[in-house]
Amino acid sequence: MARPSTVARVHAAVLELAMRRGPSALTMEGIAAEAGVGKQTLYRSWQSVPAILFDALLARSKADAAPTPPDESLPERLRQLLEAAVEEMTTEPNATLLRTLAAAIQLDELTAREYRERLLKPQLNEIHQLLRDADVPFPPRTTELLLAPVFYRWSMRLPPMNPNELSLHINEVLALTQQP
Amino acid sequence: MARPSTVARVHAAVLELAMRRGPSALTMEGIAAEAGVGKQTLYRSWQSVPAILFDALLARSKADAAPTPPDESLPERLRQLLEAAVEEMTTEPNATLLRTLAAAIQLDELTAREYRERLLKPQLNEIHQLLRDADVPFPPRTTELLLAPVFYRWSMRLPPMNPNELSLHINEVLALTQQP
DNA sequence: CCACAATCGAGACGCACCGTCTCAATGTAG
DNA sequence: CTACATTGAGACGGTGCGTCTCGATTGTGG
Repeated sequence: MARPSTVARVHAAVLELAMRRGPSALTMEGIAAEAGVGKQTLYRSWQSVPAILFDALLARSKADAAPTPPDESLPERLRQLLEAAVEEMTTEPNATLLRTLAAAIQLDELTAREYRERLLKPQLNEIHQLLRDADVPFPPRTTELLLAPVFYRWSMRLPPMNPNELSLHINEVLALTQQP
Repeated sequence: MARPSTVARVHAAVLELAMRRGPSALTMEGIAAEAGVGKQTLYRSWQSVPAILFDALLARSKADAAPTPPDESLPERLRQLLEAAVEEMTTEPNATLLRTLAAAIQLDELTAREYRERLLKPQLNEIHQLLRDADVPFPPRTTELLLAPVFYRWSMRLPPMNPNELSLHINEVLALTQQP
């Protein structure tokens, strides 16, 4: 619908604004000005700021190719995955985009649905895939139990888990697998 | 600082607007108009919308006296506590106030701090107290592990845990207590 | 190579809310 | 009763919203 160069400039503008001027700069007017694009062009391709942010984040995550994990133990692979997630949530410009989206999903159910489908579900699937690859039985809530405390801390702006805490957490949750 | 009747009218206005018109009606202008109060009076006592919402929520929670829990088992007491928390997070007008605050803490660290101190910490303390009363040893992360998935689901607007899921969840987390 | 239609950047428009301010009316205290 | 502080009301300039109208820039078919 929009020219490829327009999409690229809009994505770049969003990252630039997030990095340099924070969440309050992520407005339709601000993005249009930074990208050198008319507001109408923006509205033609996206119906809101969150819609732009989803696209910018996903384009960015596709650009960074996922480094193929070496064959470590399951807990270690999970630790690397969750640590990467923490890194992504706390490093600019991603952090500002994700905070802005997290705010938006509290105020709008449709944005929440899009968040779950496009950002949360792939994250959960990665964890789920690791568990299935490891050929150990696990209860259905394991994936949620692994991710929820990480997300909880980020959401409350508490200090994130460090590698040691992550290892401990993962081992605790995996221990539930062998419970009666 | 403000007249008691003014505070009461502001709190009532906030609840009324949350119930009838949703999060987007919770503006300084809207609250002032609904309460029949000048904007300057509002700014004299609170420096932002979130500040008003904290006060309104806490005034409300003090009004509803906590029903003294009967002496049930620990898991059952925890279940009642978490179920009450879910109820409070999903029932209007509290739900709209809490969503508005959850959005604000993503965009402002100071609001996040106030949220942790005035709403989150008391919640965690209640759980912690129940655990200490029960004279069973528990690792330091138990409280967080109990609450995080509940909060995670609410935050992502996923279906909340029902009483059965809550019981299962609590038993799983408590089982970690007896682990090596 | 050109003419035509679609798309574009730019920004004006009316609206809502922001935070600050003035002011007459209301309330309080001496 | 008077003198003073606080109040409700709303005007003010600023900013972003979403819609709209423009010429100017595209890229396409003849």
